[in-house]
Amino acid sequence: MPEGHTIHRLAADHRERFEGRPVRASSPQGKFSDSAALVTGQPMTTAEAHGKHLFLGFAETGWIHIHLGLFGKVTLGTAPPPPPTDTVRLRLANDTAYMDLRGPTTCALTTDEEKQAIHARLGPDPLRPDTADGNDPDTAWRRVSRSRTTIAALLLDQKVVAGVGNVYRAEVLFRHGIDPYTPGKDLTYDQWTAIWADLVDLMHEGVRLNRIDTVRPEHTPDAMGRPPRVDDHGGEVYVYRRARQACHVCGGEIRTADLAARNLFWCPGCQPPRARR
DNA sequence: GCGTGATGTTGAA
DNA sequence: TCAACCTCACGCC
Repeated sequence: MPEGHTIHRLAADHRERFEGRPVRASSPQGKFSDSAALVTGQPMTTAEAHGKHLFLGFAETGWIHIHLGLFGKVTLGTAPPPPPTDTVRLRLANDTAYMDLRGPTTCALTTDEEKQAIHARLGPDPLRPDTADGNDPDTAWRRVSRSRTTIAALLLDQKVVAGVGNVYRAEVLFRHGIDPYTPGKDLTYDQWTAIWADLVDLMHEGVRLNRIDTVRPEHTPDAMGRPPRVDDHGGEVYVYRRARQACHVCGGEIRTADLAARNLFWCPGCQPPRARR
């Protein structure tokens, strides 16, 4: 589930349900019990996302810092909550809503200084509006344009861009016809700013729909005269997890490879080596 | 029931 | 480069 769009959506969902209202916190699984006791009774002051990090604000105890990792999941629902299962790390509840957090990489009380340090080591986030603070494509370009690392690896590096995950990486490179193995320094500035602008659009759409859709209208099943895709992870995509299937655009075979322990997907026909535009 | 893999990150070697 | 961490859904028996 979790790329940046999921986390920003969760921040908005938490503001809507919990902001300004006293919350009851508990940790049925136990690992967050002491902290939950401290948080109980306080109102949530705000909820904020940077990349894949979620911060829930509480005036007295500081922030609850949450990172879902690969497996983490949040369930939101209306009160009353069901009996908690023993994998729930954190449950928040008020009179109208509850949230259950399972399997996170991180769930910890965090000071303002610690939170600042996290912001400082994250790159610009296409979903954050504060361009005045260097949250812009040029900040990322400084790293990308100097790096011999492949653009596929750079896009997953949270110091370069915060919030992009394996799906957005594969899809945005496809949409721009860029070979994933292109070194960052071989990209043109125009290619990079186009990728960034596209990430801003795609990820905002991801927040809105709560899923990843990347296929342009002219390539949808309807427009291409092909049967609708039956998909197990939500959105309509060009290449992600479509290894050995036919490309929606050129009909060629989608390829997959290991890159830095993650699955990479691309279409060699649409993303030829050293593609430049 | 068991084995596998997954939209992620860290820290040791 | 690799293991470790955390959970759950799926395919196959």
